[in-house]
Parts: sequence; structure tokens; C-alpha cells
Amino acid sequence: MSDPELFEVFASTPLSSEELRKIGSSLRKIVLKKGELLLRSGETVLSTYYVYDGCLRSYFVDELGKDHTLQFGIKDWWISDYTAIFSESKAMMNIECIKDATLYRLSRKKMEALYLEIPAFETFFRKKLERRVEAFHRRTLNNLALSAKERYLAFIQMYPRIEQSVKNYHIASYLGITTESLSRIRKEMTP
Amino acid sequence: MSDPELFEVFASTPLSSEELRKIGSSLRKIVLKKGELLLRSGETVLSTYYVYDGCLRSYFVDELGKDHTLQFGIKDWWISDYTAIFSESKAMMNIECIKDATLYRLSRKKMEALYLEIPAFETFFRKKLERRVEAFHRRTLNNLALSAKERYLAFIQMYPRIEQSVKNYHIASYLGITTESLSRIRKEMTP
DNA sequence: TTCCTTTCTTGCCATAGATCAATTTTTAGG
DNA sequence: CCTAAAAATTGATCTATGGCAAGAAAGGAA
Repeated sequence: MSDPELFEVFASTPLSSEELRKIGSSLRKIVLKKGELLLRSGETVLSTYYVYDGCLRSYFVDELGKDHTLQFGIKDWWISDYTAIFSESKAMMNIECIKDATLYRLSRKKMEALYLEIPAFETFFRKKLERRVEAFHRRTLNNLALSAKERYLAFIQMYPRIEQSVKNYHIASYLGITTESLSRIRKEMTP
Repeated sequence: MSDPELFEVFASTPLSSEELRKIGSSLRKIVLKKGELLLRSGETVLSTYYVYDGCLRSYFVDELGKDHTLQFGIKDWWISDYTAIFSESKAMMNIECIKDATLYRLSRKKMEALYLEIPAFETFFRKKLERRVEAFHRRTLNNLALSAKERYLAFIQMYPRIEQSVKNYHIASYLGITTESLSRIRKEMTP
């Protein structure tokens, strides 16, 4: 990873240049085209990915063949199959590139090694995890308490950048509604 | 906190006895009776709580007055308002004791201090956060992909210990269905 | 521009689960 | 053991959202 890009990722983290070098040498650049798959369900989940540019989504395909979007990944987000990577089980999710993307891969193994070597690195990810937990608590609350329309409004307000770069049917599958219902919701919003 | 209890919490963590002592002196024991509130929405969230015994639940009350259970806390779990504690905002949740409980309180401030002092302590919570993220990814997937009945089955299979110590209407509010619907689901399960 | 594919919209009907209003069953206190 | 309160169940509707089919609109390649 080039230094300027690396500095972006860890901008807010106090790391020596030697530590940054170590971290940088553990990251591997990946370029993906729209439509390519980064992970397929059933595979072993070995890595997590930093999205430098573009857009990805992780989704689950149920027995009826319907897909359910769990996560989007846009600039400066990390994406992986978090149902599997920590427990080292097989992926349930697929990860697909939905807008040409540049990523940096960090393997679980190297990550663990860096945690041991560089405490500030562990702090960095501990804080990421905290924010992720917070986001999922809020999302679960929305799922429990809000109607489809309210969830859509909350989504576009919370993630205006994502809304611009994904299809409506991806948003529908993230919100747990059909694309038809989303279409009707959008219609009654703009009279 | 007494030593035997402290050892239980950190059983799997490599800590010196001096470190354990420091951690122990940061924890404050709390005893709650069924029905008592540990946190009210609107308050500042200052602490997270280790459940040594008993059962609690965190829930959100919406504008219509309906409550939505986000989390249960039973032995060896940590509970707080995770929509607020990390970002140091006001609580959205209430936390209620639903079965007489013994807790240990750890303030956010002391927690941060311990993270700096004792790397293994940060590792301990980083792993807790990983498991929490995993659990919420799976729960979100269940909300997206499963029917009410399937979610109930998944719940009792995943958390048999919780199912025993909470009311059905708490489970219903955790699953996002009404108590009547849960009753009907249970009826058709045991013919 | 034109043609073809992908995405979005619309109308009509179906259904899971909600709501409301009684009961019945269980639990806990005295 | 008795009794009141809490919890669970049941029946009769109602409603938000789903499913299907058709068509309109938008986007991309040549």
C-alpha cells in the first residue's frame, strides 16, 4: 500500500513510521470490477477488506433464492463476512463489487500478529468494532420499531452517500422489503 | 469484587495477579431486585455491567409506547446501552432487572484507563466486541430472511438459558412480534 | 440515434402478522 | 389454600407488505 493511502486509513491513530511500515506490508491491494465476487458463501473467510474506493455489498442468499443485503462497503469502511471471520467458520455471505473498487486486504492471521505487536493497532480496531456494534444496535432497533417507510427514511438520512451509488433493489434488500414496496414508498414521498 | 468471582470473568485471559487486582478495584458490585431499573432513557450512559447472576433486559420505548427488547443479559454477559456508551451520547434504552441480579459495574472512564494500562484487558474486550458483532450480524440476517416462527425457533435454540428465565412477552418484543402471534406460533408447535 | 437489457413502476390480489376484545391459565402474596 | 394480579390464549377482524404480471423508463453498447 502506498504511504499516502496508508496515512488516510490510520490518520487518527498514533503510530510510528516503523509501525506504519509493518502495517502497510501486511496489506495487499485488490482491484475489482463491478459484478466480481470477493467472497462466496461456503468459502473459508480469511480476510477483512478496507474499501479505498468504489462500493461493495455483502449479502445472504436464503433457501428460496432471495438475497438479503447485510452490509454495504464504501470508502473508508471495512467489509468482510463478520458472521464467520471471528469464529473462523465458513462464510454464510457473499461479497460482491457493485461499483468498480480498490480494496486493501488484511488477513486474519496478520491482523492477530499486528494486535500483539502494536497495541495502538488493536485500539484502532477495538474502536471500529465499537462503532459497528453501535450501528447494529441502532439498526436492530429500527427493524423492531419502524415501518418500512420509516426505515427507508432513516436509511437515506443515515447513509446519503450509499444511497447514491446503489440500486433501489439493493436498498430494498437491505431494509427487508420488496423492490415493489420500496417503489411505492418512494412514490408517496414525492407527490 | 471478590477474587473467585473476578477469576470467573477473566478465566480465559492471561493477567498477572497485580493486573487482576487493578481490574477488580475498578469494578463495583450492584445488587438489583426484579423490576428495578438500572438505566433510564435520556440519562448519560456511564458504565457497562457484567451480569454475575440473574437476568436483565435492555429495551426501547417508541412514540406509541410499545417496548422493543434489544438485549437480554444473563450470567457472564455484559449489558449496557451500546447505542450510546461508545459515542458518549444520551441513552435511548432502558435497562430493567427481570430476575433478581448481581452485577459488576465498570465505568467507561476506568475502562479506558485499563485499556491503556493492560493490553490483555483490551484484547479481552476486543474479542467480546467481535462476538457481539457476529451475533448482531446473524440476528439482522434472521430479521431479514426468516418468518416469525423461524425466528422464534432460532431464538430458543440459540438461547435456551434465556428462554427459561424470561416471559413470553419479552421474547415476543425481542423477536419483533406481538405476544398474541407468539402464542399462536407456540400453539402450532406443540400439537 | 437505435436497440436491447436492466431497473423501476403500477395494478390487482394474497397473506403474515397486528389489533381488539374477551377469556382462561398461571403465579405470587397473604 | 384462597384470591387478585399477571401472563397467556383464543377468536374475529384489519392492514402493511408481499407476490405476480405487465408495462414504462433508464442506461449502455454500437
